[in-house]
Amino acid sequence: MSIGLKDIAQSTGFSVNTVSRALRKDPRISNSTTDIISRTATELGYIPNAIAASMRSSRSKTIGVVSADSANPFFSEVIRGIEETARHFGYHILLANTEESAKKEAELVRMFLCRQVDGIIAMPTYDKESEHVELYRGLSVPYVFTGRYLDGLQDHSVLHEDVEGQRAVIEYLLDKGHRNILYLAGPKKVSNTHDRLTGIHEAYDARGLNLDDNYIVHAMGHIEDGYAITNHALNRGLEFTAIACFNDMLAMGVLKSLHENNLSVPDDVEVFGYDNLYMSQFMQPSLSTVDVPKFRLGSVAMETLVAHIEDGSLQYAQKSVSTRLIFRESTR
Amino acid sequence: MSIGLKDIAQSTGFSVNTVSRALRKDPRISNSTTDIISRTATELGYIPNAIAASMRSSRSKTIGVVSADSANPFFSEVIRGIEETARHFGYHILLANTEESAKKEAELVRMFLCRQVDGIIAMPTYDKESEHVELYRGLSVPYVFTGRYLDGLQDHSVLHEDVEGQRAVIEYLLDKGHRNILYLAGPKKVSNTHDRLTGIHEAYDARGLNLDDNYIVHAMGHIEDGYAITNHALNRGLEFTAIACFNDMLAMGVLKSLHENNLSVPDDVEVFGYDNLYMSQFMQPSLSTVDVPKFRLGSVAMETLVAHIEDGSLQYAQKSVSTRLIFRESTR
DNA sequence: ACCTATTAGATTAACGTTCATCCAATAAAA
DNA sequence: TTTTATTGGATGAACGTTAATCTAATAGGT
Repeated sequence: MSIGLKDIAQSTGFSVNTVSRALRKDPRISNSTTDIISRTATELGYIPNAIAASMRSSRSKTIGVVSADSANPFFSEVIRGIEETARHFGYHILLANTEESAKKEAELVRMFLCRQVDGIIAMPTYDKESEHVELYRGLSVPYVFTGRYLDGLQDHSVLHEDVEGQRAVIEYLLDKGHRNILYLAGPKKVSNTHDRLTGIHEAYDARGLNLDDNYIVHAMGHIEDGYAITNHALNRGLEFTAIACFNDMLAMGVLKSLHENNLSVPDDVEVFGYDNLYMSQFMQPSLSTVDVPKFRLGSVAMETLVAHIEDGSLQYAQKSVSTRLIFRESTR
Repeated sequence: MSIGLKDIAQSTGFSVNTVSRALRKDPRISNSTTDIISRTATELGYIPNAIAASMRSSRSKTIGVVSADSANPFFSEVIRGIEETARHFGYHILLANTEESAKKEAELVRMFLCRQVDGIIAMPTYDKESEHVELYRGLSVPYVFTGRYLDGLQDHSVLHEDVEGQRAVIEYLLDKGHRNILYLAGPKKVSNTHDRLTGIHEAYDARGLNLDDNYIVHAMGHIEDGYAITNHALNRGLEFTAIACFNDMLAMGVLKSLHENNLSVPDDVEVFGYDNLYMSQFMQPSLSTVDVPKFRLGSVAMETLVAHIEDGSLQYAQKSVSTRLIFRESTR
């Protein structure tokens, strides 16, 4: 059937092992024979069998990536960061989405283990029922979380400064005199939701202001949530002069609803997103938001993972990338 | 180190082979022993080694997916279709993006071959230089293209009706009296660009109208292209009353530019996108477009691929999913 | 001339499965 | 009873690589 090291060995007269080493550029093989071997390899149309190599070396050069929500371009960017960095280190990625389901997440991790991945990068979901944290803690391969964390495993995370970022948004709005700020929070199962709420409370507390729970609404973080929640808030007569969102997708839905209800942005209502998706600058009006270095979130996670793969004794330590406010047309 | 079939065999007293068969639910093993074996397997915390299984069975249960542009949610949807269908058939996907680079595409395909994928799904790019078509034609594993085709390999494609879809858009605009329609075409390296241009010509020809080349502008298909091209067209004083775009991303950029130039959509200019991205209905104004069943494009491709993996003698035949026009606020 | 390193390559045994084949015992058919 | 299936399982090899160990030959130092 297909060409193997054996065939190259036969063709060149060297042993299989020498061929293997030559193709891997082992310095113990002389340049001249390496040349001969690699030339005949291409001549014969040799295709290395990575599976067999993985099996023997027990290193698959593959890492498993557990992404959260395929509908959000945020994750596409993070994954691009992971992928490009992985390629740079000679790794490939096995990718799957949980769509924010903790159950699916556990299944995926187990599947990755069967596939003998060398490490895992995840954007995890909280889960009180199934022992999620235990699953990770018991892992025999290195793992890194990116953009999110899991309680008790913070050391494994590459984060962005959620508390500070969201606090800055609310401080900005409060300082401009807004007293009725509607906040569209994220799903309760992800760490960012929690941290950003903390940031909000800090902002209110620092100013001695009271935060009315009616102004906090949880959502899954999709466009239609932002749209529906804003409509609903207007229908029940909630008064607000600003809306801050857990992410840009929600904010896009918000903009749509406000427009349909003849409210002007930013004149009647100021709107803030979070994430700074590429497309947010093209919204109508363009969206003020918090920039999160998505690509970098992915590449740092991958770099960290590789470091842990190569040195099993390396201590895990939380890393952080910084955020910054971006002011566009949706705020004054 | 880790638990293998051997350990389960020792623990239960059965042979390694029997254990292997039992765990694969081979009917030749009685229910009682299957029970015993699978119970002790979980007790021992057995994790199957998919790599070793792949090696021996020469079936990796993995398919390689070559996606085109990670920045376009269109592909995310297609991939979701692939992924869910793959899972249903017991396959997993190895994913990578070409970002429309033919060179990268060839590298990826070769990498997938090394990884012993059972098949490949690609969204391919044309390439006259490197022998792209030859690469695919010489493949030893089944391959299916989705959403696009390659000249000479049309049989391997799952397509949507590009010619008809784009023609319908232009016919609609022409029939409403528009005579200066700006068309933002896609990158020349993808088949859809070609087909949609064909559709446009058909529309003009059928009405005996002449198509001015100045009204056709090629772009890569990103938001900023739509924005920049529209700005440029306005700056050079090109007159138009409608803009049709190769995709919704371009149209989003177009809307932004028109708004900034104080042109009203749809009163001054009607705008049509293509793809019907989920977010397009939330644009301001919401975007008229051509619906393409993205998820289905992925799932049909995967189903087709599995059929070819399971039956190597199966003839390839082009498949097609249908499109339809969606009218929203960006047209009257 | 003797010992020690160094270089270039060969030999053999794994890695953890699955496949092809074979065997024994029991049940069904003649 | 004898033959023929059928059931339930065991045995040994193989998949294509890499790792560990070993050998022979040359070079360098004293």
